[in-house]
Order: sequence, then C-alpha cells, then structure tokens
Amino acid sequence: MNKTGMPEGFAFILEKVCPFTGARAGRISTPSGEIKTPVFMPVGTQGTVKAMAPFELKEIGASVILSNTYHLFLRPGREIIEAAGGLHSFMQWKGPILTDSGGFQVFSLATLNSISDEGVLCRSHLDGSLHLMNPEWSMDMQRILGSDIAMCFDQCAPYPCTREEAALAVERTTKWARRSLEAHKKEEGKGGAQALFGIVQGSVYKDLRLRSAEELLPLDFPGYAVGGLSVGEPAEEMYAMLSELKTVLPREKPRYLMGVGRPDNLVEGVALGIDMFDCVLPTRNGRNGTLLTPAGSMNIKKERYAKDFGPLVPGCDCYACRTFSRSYIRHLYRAREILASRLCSWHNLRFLVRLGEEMREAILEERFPAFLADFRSRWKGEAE
RNA sequence: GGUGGGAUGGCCGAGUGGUCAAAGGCAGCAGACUGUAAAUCUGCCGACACCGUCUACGAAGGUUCGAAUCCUUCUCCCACCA
Repeated sequence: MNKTGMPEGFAFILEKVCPFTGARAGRISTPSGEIKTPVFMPVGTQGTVKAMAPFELKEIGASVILSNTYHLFLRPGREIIEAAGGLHSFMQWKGPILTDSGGFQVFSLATLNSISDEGVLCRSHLDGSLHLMNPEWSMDMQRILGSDIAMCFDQCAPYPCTREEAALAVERTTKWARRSLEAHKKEEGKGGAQALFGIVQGSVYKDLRLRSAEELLPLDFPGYAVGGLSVGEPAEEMYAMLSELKTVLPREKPRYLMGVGRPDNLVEGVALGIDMFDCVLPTRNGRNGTLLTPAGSMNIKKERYAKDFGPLVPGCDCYACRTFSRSYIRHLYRAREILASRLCSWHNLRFLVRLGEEMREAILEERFPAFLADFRSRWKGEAE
C-alpha cells in the first residue's frame, strides 16, 4: 500500500473536472486493466452477465464488470472458485472485476436473515442452509474470487426507514468497514492486489450521510461508494444525498454510486461527481423486453411495433440496432426466443456503456454542461 | 342402422338447480423492473349507456321462483357394435 491509500497495481488519475457541474473524467488502473470513467459496469451476479458472453461484452465496450460474493459463495462455492484459480479464469473475463460484498443480499433477502453486530445469519435462498456472513467471511471470499476491486461488507437500510434504523445501519456499516479493512489487510498477505472500497450509508438523511462519510474517510479507502440509494426513494432524494457528499468525498479517489441505474440517474449522477455505476436494469429489463432510448424506455412487446421494420433505436451503434428491426425483435420476444433476451440486453448494455463514453468525451472536451442540457431536453422517461 | 360419450367465452378446459359473466391454463392487451431468489412479476381480458343493464354455456322448446346444470326434439362430433 502506497502513501495515498492505494494498493499496488491500483491507481486513480483524475483527468478533468467540469468547473460548472463538478462532473469528472478519470482513469482507474487495476491489475486487470484500465477503466476510463465515468463508467457503467454491467452486472454479472453469478459469474456471468446474463445472456452475454465475455467476447460480446468486449464488443459492447464494457471495461469492467460486477460480480457477487454471496451468490458465488453459495454456488459454485469457495472451493471450486479457488480450484479454478479465481473468477477471472473461471468465467474467462480478462478485464477488471468488481465484486459486491454480499451486503446488498442482506437487504434484498431480508426475510431469510437475522442481523447482529457479529454478522448476518443468512438462510440460503437455494437450499435453506444457514451461513454466517460478516466482514471476515466477505473479505476471504472476495480474495478467493480475485476481483480487482472488493467492497466492504455493509448494511443497506431499506426505504422508507426511520432515522433510528438508518443511524443503526450507519453505525454498523462503520464497524463493519473497520473489520473489512482489518480482514482485508490480513488477506493481502496471502497474495494478490485488490482494492477495497468503503461504502457510505445513511438512507435519505443528510446528516447521517455526512456522518457515515466522516467515519469512513479516516480509514483511507482507495475508493468510496454510495450505497443504499435507488432502493425505492424518489430520484430527488438520491440527488440530494449526492450533492451533500459531493464536496465531502475525496477528490482524488473514485466514487461509485451502487445500483444505479437509469440513463437519467447516470447523467445526473455524473453531474454530481460520480465516476462509477452498476445496475441490473439493462440486462433485467432487456430480458423483459424493455429497451433504453435517449427519450426513455420503450417496450418492444407493444402491438404498435408489430409492423415497424425500422431499427430498434435509430442511431444506436449496437449490433442489435445495426442488424434487426423492431418487428423482428418483437416477434422473437413474443415467441419466447432466447435471442430476444440477448439482443435487448445487448442493446441496453451498449446504450449505458456508450452513455459513459459520451459523458467522458464531453467532460474531456469541456462541453459537459451542453451535453447535460441536451440530455435533459431529450429525456422524457418514456420513448415516443 | 344400433348403443354409448360429448358439444362451455379466441383456443384448451373446469363446472351438473341458486353464491355463474362462468375456475384454471394458453393466446391477446397494458404496466412494473435501479449493488439480480427475476427469460420475472402485476393488472385487464363478452358487449354496452361499464357501482348498472343486456347478451351468453350447439339449436329449439319445456319443467322450476330460479337452468350451463333437469326433461323433450333436432343438429353436429367421437367411440364401439352391425
């Protein structure tokens, strides 16, 4: 670990900051390659971005993908991942991987869990078996996975939640961040370079967000994530939290807004100083027949597209848009053909990855405010 | 020619005197999806003047306060026998 809190093989260079909005362009170096920011990271929960092969992700322009500690722990399990030589080699994705700690599953699988300071007693959603998940467990598993960026084991408060609940989650998240860091240092001795990011909690309470950040900053993580947002709160609440954190989070470290999201959330997030995003939306919605466009979502299942032989989204450079008509994709979807899921995921992923590229370009070329205004004027939430 | 079984909303298919505009499934239409228990889930799905009325369970007639359900005749389909 060098003097800036950055582990070997990991670095963040802030290339340019938009003086009007605070939008940032940068580069993250990892042992598996470079990530240009702002960046959208496709989610590959079970060691695969659903319906997409690694070479296709490369074609799409994805530079880093997400995977999940909890899911890969339950299946295939620690032993098999270790025997495979880590996740990169197991899933044949050579680029950077960020692993989520399992903290989010504590929240999303709440009915199966009981939480204490020690950790989370979690019933497997697969077979009902009982597991204790805590910072030490998470750091061990993330080391086995061999991700380039690991996340602290945190507690994500639901929305809505009371101040008291949110405060407890912050308190626990801080405790767990210390333990995560401690455990991670020990794991480092076992070889491999991995950056560990801290996660700011605090629900929609400004003071709690600030407290959470204040408590985590001394731990000097090489990157900071904002968690516990996009869990059902109005977008304005999310933006309010981000603007609160904008000046508090260290300028020279990457900032990651977890679980976001929609194109408008990405753009507003970048305008509020965020560098990294991940979301299941492009793949999940893609599998469910919803496509992203500059104006908003469009549902390819609609009857109105039955005889629409134009491209999915005019002007899009993705394989699906370059090749197939709306009518054809609608047909595939209705016929429940697996190619529909693939092509819609393909488009949505490309759309968000490109959005990151476009924002980066705009920031570097010092025209982000115009980009922002243009995006807002086009965005309606729904296409046509 | 005889005997038995059957005909239910776009399709398949429950229902055998009232609580039936009629289960369930499919198809259709619409909506949702934000660190993935999701190729998932939800709603609508006879007509209209839509908190009500009308038309409906092969057709026509009958029994009954009341029928998709019981009776009669007819039409068509299936099986077996001749």
